[in-house]
Order: sequence, then C-alpha cells, then structure tokens
Amino acid sequence: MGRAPCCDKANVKKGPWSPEEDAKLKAYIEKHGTGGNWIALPQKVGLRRCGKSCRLRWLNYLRPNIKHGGFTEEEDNIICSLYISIGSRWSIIAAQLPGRTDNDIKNYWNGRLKKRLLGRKRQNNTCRYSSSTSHDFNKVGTDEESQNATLSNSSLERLQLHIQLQTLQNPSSNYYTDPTLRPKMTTPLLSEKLAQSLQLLDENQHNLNSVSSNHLPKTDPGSVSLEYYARSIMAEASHIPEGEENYLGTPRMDDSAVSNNHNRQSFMKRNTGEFGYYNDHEAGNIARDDLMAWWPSDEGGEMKSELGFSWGSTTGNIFPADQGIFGGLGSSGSLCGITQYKS
DNA sequence: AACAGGTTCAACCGCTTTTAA
DNA sequence: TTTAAAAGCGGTTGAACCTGT
Repeated sequence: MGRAPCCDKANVKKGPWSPEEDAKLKAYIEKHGTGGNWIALPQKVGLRRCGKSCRLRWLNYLRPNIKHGGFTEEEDNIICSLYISIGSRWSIIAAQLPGRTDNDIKNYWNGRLKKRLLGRKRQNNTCRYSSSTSHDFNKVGTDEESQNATLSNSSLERLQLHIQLQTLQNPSSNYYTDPTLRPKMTTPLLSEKLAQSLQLLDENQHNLNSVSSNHLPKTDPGSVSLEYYARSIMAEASHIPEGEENYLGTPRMDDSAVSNNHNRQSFMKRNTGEFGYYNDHEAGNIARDDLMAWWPSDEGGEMKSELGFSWGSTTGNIFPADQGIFGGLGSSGSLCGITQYKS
C-alpha cells in the first residue's frame, strides 16, 4: 500500500509552464509568500499544478537572483572539487554557489563538466580517461554490461578505478612517486593543487606507517590515494581566500593556533554543507552526527563513515573517536595521509 | 534540404528526510 | 513516541534544439 498522492494527478497540468502560469505564481509568492505550504499553494494561486511542481518552478526558475548558464571557471572548479569530494550532493554543491540551483548544477555536470573532466565514455572503443595515460577499458573484462555500469559510476569511483587499473596493469607501479600514473584533472588550478598535495604526500608518506592508534586500520597505500587528496583539496579549496591560491598544502592556522601549536580540523556539516574549522581541543565538543558522512558502505548499505582531515606537525592527531573517525597525519603542516575508519 | 545522432535543460517521479500534530 | 503529510532531493525522461553528414 503506497502513500496517498500529494495531488489529484488526473486534474493536474503537467509539462512546460506557460508565461501566464509563471506570472501568476511569481506574483502570488512575491505578494503573499509560499505560506509554508506548497501543496495548498496551487489552489490559492489558481493554478492546476501540483504543489511540488510549483515549488520546483519557483526554486529553479522564478525566484529572484537565479543565474542560468555561463558557468565561470571558478564555479567549474568548485563543482569539480565538490563532486570529486562528496559526489552528487547537488543541493550541497549548490549551496556553495549563490544563484545556482541544484538542478542547474546537476544538468551542467551531467551534460558538460563530467565529459570535459572524464572524457567521453568511449571513443573508438577506448575510454579517454586521461590524455596522458589513456587506457583501453576493453582490456579489463569482457562483459559489455559490467563495463557500462563501471563507466557510469561517479568520478570518484572512476578515479579509484583508474588506480585499480594501474595496479592491475602494473603491480609494481608506485602511485605516489610516479606522476605519470595519476589521472589529470580538468582544470589547471585543480590539477596544480592535486599535484602539490600528492607531492607533499610523497614527502610524508612514511608517516602513514607511524600512527599509533588502535582506531586506525592498516593502511594500504593503494587505497589511501587520490580520493583523499581530492577530498582534502576540496575542503581546503573552499576556504582559499582570493589571492591565496597557493596556500594549499600548508597549514591554515590562525595566530593563536600557530602559537599554541594546535592543529585544526576541517569539517563539513551534514545538513547545511557548511565548511568549517575547529581546533583540536574543540574536537570533543563537535556533534558527530552533524558531520558529513562521506563514505558509502561497500555493499550499498547506509553511509556510516565520516572523514576528518587534520594537519599539523604531529602524527595521529585524531578526533577522540571510537566509532568511525579517522586519522589524519601531518608533517610540516601538510595535508597528507588521511585514513578511513568505518564503524 | 533531410535526416540521424548528440546535447541541453525543464520537469517529473519516487524515495528519503523532516516536521508537526 | 508515533504517524501522516510536506518538503527536499537526486535520478531520469523527453522535447527542443544543435550539429554533422
């Protein structure tokens, strides 16, 4: 038994909105507001539309200060970074881009940005994953369906796939020391940041083995790879002030934090998408449920894990977590190893 | 000019989350 | 605390438009 429909489907108009409908809805909301009840709104406005349809039309098209098209390079960078980091959380991504709607960003990503970033699915039977390290995906597996399924995964999964393929094709390859094995990022800025971060990791990779915490899993370097840096970059990039584009990979501390040698943690709130920082000594006060869950469980179960970033001069400066928070490692203030731990 | 295939984007669908009674 | 309704969200669809042959 399903739930009751939100409106009378038989008597509701569907399809594109006419200018008259737009004008009616816009005029009413501008004068009276939504009244906090979209379902009741169409009747008040005098529209034969579903309340959900009105809401969508208002939010995506009619409300003031909406921008359509003409995405800037900066916006591209933000979208790419966030998508790599958090996946298709369009509403959260949209929250970082004033005037943009989740629908717009989703369309832009699916229609253009993804293709630009990842290349076409296939071109002459190959996947143009990276211009410098293109792979023939037909070499991996023979089942057409499974290939398509793989190729339609998120960019993050594709990045992981890239790494896996590298490992499969060349088990002795070292992802950390051989730049040719790393996928290229779309934009020069992001690419540069990634390179910086990876370089810092190269220098500090040994720290991964020096964490003393029972909470940390053993870390397979192959699994602590690109996604962590991409995620780090995303979190960092969102806070880079204008004119300070190169600060990534160095500690972001305020004066007191520096003088007290306190490390800082970045976080992203689950509901608002808000980014923030707090110092180590505050970590225990953070409502863990507020934090973003970043990692889906392996087999499609609920998302349980959370991700913390940390950096600074100490190693293993982990949240006081007993169920699913991770160690970050730092050396010379760099963002480097970040370790996942699932509860 | 006609057609096919690709792209764009508004809108819908159905599921999940939140809210309020 | 429970439950139903509303809101929010992301995936998908399909019509309009674009581009190449």
